[in-house]
Amino acid sequence: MEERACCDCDVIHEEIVKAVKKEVPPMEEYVSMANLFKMFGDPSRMRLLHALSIHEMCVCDLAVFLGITKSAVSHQLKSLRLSNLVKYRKEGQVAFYSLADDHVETIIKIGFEHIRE
Amino acid sequence: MEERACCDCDVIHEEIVKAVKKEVPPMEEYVSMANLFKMFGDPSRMRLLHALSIHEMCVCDLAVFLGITKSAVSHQLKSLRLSNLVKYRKEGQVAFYSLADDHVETIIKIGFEHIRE
DNA sequence: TCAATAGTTGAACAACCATTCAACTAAAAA
DNA sequence: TTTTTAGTTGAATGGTTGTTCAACTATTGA
Repeated sequence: MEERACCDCDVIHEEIVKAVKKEVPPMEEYVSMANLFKMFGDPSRMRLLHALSIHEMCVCDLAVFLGITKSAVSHQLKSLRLSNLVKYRKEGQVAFYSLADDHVETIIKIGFEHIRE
Repeated sequence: MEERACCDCDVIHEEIVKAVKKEVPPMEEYVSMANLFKMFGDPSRMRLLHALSIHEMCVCDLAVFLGITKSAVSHQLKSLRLSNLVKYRKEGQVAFYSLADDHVETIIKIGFEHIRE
């Protein structure tokens, strides 16, 4: 007898599904990974991260550079901080943001490789 | 006089902005890169790609494995095909999908590294 | 030829997200 | 102290997107 699953499908190659299921980490890890790569899934944020890989920048500079409001930049930077991708040092009123994770430059590099091949 | 830009900001460090602008590729490249990483920005798609990195799979198997409908899987696979991340071979009615780009495994590996540190 | 099944497609919908606006805090300059 | 400015925050909004459903194609087997 075929085993019915949660959806409208028969399991055609049950052995393969079982084998893969055995090798695969729990769902939460994929949620975390997806949240990481979501940060690279927006052109504006991608440019922001690439800019920071060239030079540290304050919120105003980034706003001018990206052509969006300071508020929008600040919201994006907050997300990036929560994902541990950027950090900042404060000098008076000015917050200088920079990259906080070596993976960021690697990911950007892979991105350029992929689209240019 | 401070130079006014498109938004509510003064350019605080004009030299830096100019220097970074000079080093940076045109917007379209960031759009392409963002579209690439969008594919990794969803837990379900992330699992799908990771599964395919372990073994080729057909649409039905993937649907059972992921716990979503065949239709949903097919939609996802179409996006992934358009991004040149997966390919398939057909055997009768069955379409066996597999990874089409070496970068995929690298990106997944970086993802695991980031969340496990 | 006819029924069953793997896969695709488009419409519909709910959830998510990037941005703006307005109001706020805090530090520097006047 | 008062004003200006860098930055943050929360609500509102328009656009995007992941999923399902229903209808379809195409291949296999009876």
